[in-house]
Amino acid sequence: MGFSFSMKFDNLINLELTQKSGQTSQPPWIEMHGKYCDLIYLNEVPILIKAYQDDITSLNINYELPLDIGNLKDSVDQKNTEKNIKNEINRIFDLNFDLNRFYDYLSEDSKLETTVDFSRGLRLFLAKNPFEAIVSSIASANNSIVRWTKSIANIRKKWGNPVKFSSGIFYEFPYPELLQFVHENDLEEFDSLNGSIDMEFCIKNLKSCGVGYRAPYIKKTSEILSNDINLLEIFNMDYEEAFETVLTFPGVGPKVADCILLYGYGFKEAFPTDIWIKRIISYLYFDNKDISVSKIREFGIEHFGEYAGYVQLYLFHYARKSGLMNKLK
DNA sequence: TCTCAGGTCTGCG
DNA sequence: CGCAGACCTGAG
Repeated sequence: MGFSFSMKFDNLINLELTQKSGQTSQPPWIEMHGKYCDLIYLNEVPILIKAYQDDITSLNINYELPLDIGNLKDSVDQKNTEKNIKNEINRIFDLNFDLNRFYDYLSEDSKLETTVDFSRGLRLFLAKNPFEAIVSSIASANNSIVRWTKSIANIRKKWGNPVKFSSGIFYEFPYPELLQFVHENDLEEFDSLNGSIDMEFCIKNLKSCGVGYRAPYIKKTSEILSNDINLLEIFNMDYEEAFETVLTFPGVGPKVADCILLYGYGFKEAFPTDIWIKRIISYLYFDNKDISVSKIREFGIEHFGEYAGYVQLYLFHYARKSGLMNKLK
């Protein structure tokens, strides 16, 4: 059973650009017939969303409820479903952020004003689920975009709860309480099965998802999030405290921490500084001098303030599309 | 065959 | 603190 509605607003969004800019919080949503499809949650009930647009000042949303919703039906407030979906879409695509005001800000800096031409309508793409952002970000370190994207899809398929919709089955991302107990590699899986199957069939382990040596990081971080720190606590912290908190997770260094905070939790003052941002900022602001990543991060946070996260997003995309990246290699 | 990828961890000065 | 080296793995 499908429903649909349209969201019209004063501001703008380029959905395709926002989906495909390679932001490190989650893979793009699944593309089906020109629509971007994924699960969002209303009162912990997964809802299938299909988003597309006809023009840059509106979003069209189709949504489906799970087929075997059964006793969950009571927790879906039919009357308010549409309103609640709008709120969640608003949050995920940061639709309350005034892009035009941001463009005014960019145009005041001659080094930044050209970024707009390559990125008009690009918005922050927040995780529907901060845990997925954490695991994604850990998996992204020293990895290629295609590979970590596949890893996340594999994790969903192997341990995520399958939910049936009339459009097909979609997998949730597993919770830390489950992921903390999965096997790290085929050997560990093999041992636990007491030789009941051959080693070559041991494919339900983290490493088989393609996360490589990050498998123990993901598992230990899941343990911490099951036992010591509640995922939601981080929403209530200030940026500094949140940064220090996620830094304690194995596999999380300063770059991954800022990605988690920006894309997973919406801390816009975060300035994820990877090798590219380091090169871009050095080139634009420091005459191409070799400055450490941590200094670049401090510069970004100080210099761009509340816009740091968006500036990082726009700079990265600009460098990719303008040819600056190739030049800086 | 060989390098490299949106860093982090470890060990050392 | 600041700085090398190692590191899964598959695409090009």
